[in-house]
Amino acid sequence: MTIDAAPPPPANRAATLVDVARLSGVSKATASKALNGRDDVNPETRSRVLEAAEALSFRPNSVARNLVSGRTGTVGILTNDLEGRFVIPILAGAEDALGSGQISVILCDARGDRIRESQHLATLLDRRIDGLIVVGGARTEPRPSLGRSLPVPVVYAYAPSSDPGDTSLVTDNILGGRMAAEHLLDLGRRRIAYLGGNATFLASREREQGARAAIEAVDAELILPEIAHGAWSEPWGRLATTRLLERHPDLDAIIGAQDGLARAALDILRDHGRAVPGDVAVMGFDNWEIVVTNTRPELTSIDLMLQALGRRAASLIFEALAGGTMPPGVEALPVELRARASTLGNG
Amino acid sequence: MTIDAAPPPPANRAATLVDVARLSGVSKATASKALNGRDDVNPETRSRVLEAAEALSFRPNSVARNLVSGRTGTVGILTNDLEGRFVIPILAGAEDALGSGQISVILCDARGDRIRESQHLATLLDRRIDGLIVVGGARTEPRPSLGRSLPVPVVYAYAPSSDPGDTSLVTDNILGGRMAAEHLLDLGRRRIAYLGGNATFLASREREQGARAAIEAVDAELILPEIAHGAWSEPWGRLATTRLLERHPDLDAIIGAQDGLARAALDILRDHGRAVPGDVAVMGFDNWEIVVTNTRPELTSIDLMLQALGRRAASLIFEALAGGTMPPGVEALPVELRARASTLGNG
DNA sequence: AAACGCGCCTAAACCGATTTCGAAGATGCT
DNA sequence: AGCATCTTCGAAATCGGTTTAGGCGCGTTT
Repeated sequence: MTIDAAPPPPANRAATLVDVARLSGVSKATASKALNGRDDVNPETRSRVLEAAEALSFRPNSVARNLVSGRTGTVGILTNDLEGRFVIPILAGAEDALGSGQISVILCDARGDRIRESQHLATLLDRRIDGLIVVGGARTEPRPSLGRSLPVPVVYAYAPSSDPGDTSLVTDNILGGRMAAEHLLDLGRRRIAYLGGNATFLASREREQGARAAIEAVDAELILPEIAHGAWSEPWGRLATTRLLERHPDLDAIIGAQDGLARAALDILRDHGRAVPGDVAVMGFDNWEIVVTNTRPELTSIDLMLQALGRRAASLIFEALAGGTMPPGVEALPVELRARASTLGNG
Repeated sequence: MTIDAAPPPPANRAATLVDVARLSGVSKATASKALNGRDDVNPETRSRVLEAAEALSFRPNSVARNLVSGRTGTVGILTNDLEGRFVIPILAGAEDALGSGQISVILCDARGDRIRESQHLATLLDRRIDGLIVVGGARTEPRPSLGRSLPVPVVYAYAPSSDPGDTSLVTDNILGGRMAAEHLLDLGRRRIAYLGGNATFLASREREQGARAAIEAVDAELILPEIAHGAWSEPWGRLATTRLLERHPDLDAIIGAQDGLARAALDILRDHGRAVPGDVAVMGFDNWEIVVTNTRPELTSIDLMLQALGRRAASLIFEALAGGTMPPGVEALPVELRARASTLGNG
């Protein structure tokens, strides 16, 4: 308390911990402890420090904090999904599981380029992310593993890793196929067509497999279009539906492997004057808002619950960070059916 | 070179700069300079250091590097666009302008919640991001400014800031409206309807304004539906189109304020047996891949060039970081017309 | 009275890099 | 030889926090 040099105001740069310490007349260490709620600091001192911090509108530099803690409070998301159709809901789920704002997400889009992918991976690791979520693109087939020796917990989401030692999270497409078929069977449909799109897509084959199991279990009929290899596009869906109606005029339900295909089927049925769901019930997969609410009638669909998938991915990483271990293997998450007028009618 | 304690191998933790220095027999300082290509280090020494770094597979900890440099090499993106329809292309554009991998993007979704937005902003600033891009949601009306005193350069993208002192980037919707109308006028159309969706959306009003200017300039007719306030939804688009056809059976073109509305118009025209583009030419806005390539016929649309917008946003931040200054005000970026069969036909 | 415990605080080490500044040695020049 | 210059390297400071080890004052115990 002698005649001391007046503490210079922080000028334009942001206030730092020593500014707070100086203003409240304590040491850096005490200021730090006061701000972090440690218990070996006098309540009166603490409030002086808090006031000073408030006055200087002090915000701790998390870069510095991260350096000593060894944690950065960031999770990387590495994806190839340029359209963002899958990655966005997964991101949203991860974000709220990570406690909004506590942990941040660094999003990297490799755009299907292996080189760019490994570059992104390298910089993510250099940034010392605490965990990594690898989100598959359009396809759900297993993707090459990033390797087992990564220094952070990794979750593969949507498309699993090819290495069974990694932790992968996928949607249960077989279950989805079964649920779709059972829904239609429950409604009394017996001749159900599966509009598969592109059979080279694992997701499409699995959904078919699930549907087939349910249909054959009750001796109903599964109808497939002759045109096996199509695109995931509506033009193909329209063509295939037209052919289906020619060869199987008595079919009473259509499952589109994806909402767009179901929409294509709806369009063709309308052209042919077939009532939906009166003559033919129709449903799709993905429960893509922009499609299902805009069709005539609104489309029943299987929701992939991607947000839940993102949440699960985040909490797996969370547990690993808390000292737990990552369960190896592929975990298939349940999907849910959203029934709308295209199968239920206006009842 | 005396009998020295053997340098302990890095065990399981990641190799650090001192490990490299020790292995190559130099000081931390020299190792750092060698790795960073500074010129006051002997070539022979440098290669010894590089070998050591290679052997230990050393990667510099960028958290530590950031602490001293004061830069983190990260840019925040703050958005309310839950669907990701706008933010994803903007993100993609920003990413490649930022030099793939050199600068990373932290994506935060506030989901329309002001509280969550300011939380996210606070943690982004605590993380010492180098710049911030604020991406507007569905609406393009000016949004509240984050304030002028932010310690980092900020760009508002898609929806501008309400403060003219901020830097905003928007798509030129008036130009878009004019281009759409001129395209149709060039094709000989004279009675052009504008299917505006929801007139409370600035984007819709601006597109209408641009179209009106072009149409009135040549004394052609702009037709508007009676139902002024609709949703941005296809069901509304179908209803409005039906009414339009009743009152204006002679219209020869329809501009949908958005691709979905144009699609709705196509559906109704087909129901009524009107040929597209023979009787009526149709076009939309957004050039949304998933819509425009799936309609019958494929849809002409105005591309908002959001990726270019993202690139521009990133390079503005880049320049500001390099010592430049942010140009205040709103910059409207040009859009582009993608002509397809719904106006051109199969010619 | 010596020993001990406790509450509160600080100096200093630390995280892992970069950067400054000066020293040592080699070389060039007069 | 004497001096300046250049090259090459390292000790130490720095970034902004957290954590540890210990010190001091004071009350309590035996």
